[in-house]
Amino acid sequence: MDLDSPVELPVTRPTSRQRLLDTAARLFYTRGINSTGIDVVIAEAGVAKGSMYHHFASKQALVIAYLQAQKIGWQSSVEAVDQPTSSTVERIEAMFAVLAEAVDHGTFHGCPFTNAAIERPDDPEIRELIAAYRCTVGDHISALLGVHSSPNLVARIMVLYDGATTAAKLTRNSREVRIASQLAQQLAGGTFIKPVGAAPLGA
Amino acid sequence: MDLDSPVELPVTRPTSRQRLLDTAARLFYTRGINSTGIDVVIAEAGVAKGSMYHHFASKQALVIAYLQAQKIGWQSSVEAVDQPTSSTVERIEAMFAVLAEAVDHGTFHGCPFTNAAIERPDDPEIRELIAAYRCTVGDHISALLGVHSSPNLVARIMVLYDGATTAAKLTRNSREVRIASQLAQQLAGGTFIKPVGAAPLGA
DNA sequence: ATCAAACTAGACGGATCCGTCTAGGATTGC
DNA sequence: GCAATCCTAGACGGATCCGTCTAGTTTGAT
Repeated sequence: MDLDSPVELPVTRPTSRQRLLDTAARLFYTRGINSTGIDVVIAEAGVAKGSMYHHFASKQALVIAYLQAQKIGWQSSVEAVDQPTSSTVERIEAMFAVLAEAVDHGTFHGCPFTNAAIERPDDPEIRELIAAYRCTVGDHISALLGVHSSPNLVARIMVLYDGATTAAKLTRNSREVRIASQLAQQLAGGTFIKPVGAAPLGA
Repeated sequence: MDLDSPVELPVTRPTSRQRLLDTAARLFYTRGINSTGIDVVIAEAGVAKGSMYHHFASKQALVIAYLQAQKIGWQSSVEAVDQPTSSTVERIEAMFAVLAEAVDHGTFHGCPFTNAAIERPDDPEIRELIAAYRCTVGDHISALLGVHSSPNLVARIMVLYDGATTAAKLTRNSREVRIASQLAQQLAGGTFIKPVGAAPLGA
């Protein structure tokens, strides 16, 4: 080795910890958490097993770190397309458009948090992360709605978002995402008329 | 043994095949498919391993049979509460009420088909069963809507149903189910006004 | 009564899993 | 020069997994 490279080949390689996280994210997300062994992760990351257990105490710790990174990733991806000067309806549309594009590109494999909840039904750490993630989503939707925000309207749009992700996962088609998006836009736009005498729902 | 029982104790025991299916359904549904080993299933069903592989060629075959049974189970549970003489809105409400009750009773652990899709992402047999199940759900919704049924309205209500099941799985609370139900009822009741100039969505 | 089918209990192989461990190599700061 | 830290490769144990197999028992139809 040490041939004739005055410049380091890929400039600099990501740290082994980062390679582990990236590889784990890709494999956990596309193949599932339980179906992905530690040995495959370290092999594809090009990291020794000892290093892996130096950075992460267990597979569980790697799973938690993966989900934490997914939350950050979701936040930045929706904030990247958000234009605070646009109308509420346009901003809602943009949030769903991120999802629709991922579906159309074949890179969407379900909500990572829903997937984790199903693969690890009774894991308390994962349940906490999911609650935190749903708070983040709710806060974002609430911000999009601005002064017209209400807990109930946020909840309605979130259940549409849940439906969009699930239907997209099952059908691999963005049609349901667009349907949910249109519905959410109509809700946010106030083009919805409550039935006469309808009682307010919940708090 | 052979004490003094003129009547057989539990009258008659279900066949071993049925016990396997019942046990597999309970364990696959509550603990997950990949986390449930064959050894646990046969132990809890009280069936020898050889008998299990006599009735089902593989664990995969047992999973398929489990999902087929779940489809039948969903159909009968929604048809059991359906009153064809009631209004469309009431019948939609009844369909979601089945889900809400399961959530409140703590017996709901997600849509079995969604769970299977996530645990076995690329299984073609499961993908086919899911498509068939979604057809069944769509047909039922279409029947509830009667003459007012349209592919788009069915799709909107189905995405709300998807959202209700997913949100219920994640929050273990029936609040989101009721929110989705109310929204679906309003859609079915026609209390929705399309925004001016909105183009028809899809086919 | 006899034969075939369905059942029992459980050992077994081969694979995979997670996590620990040894034995060193490379890089860094002092 | 030297020690600490991070890294490598890979063996290893103990557990669990799926599926096969042996060997013998029960059941039911003819």
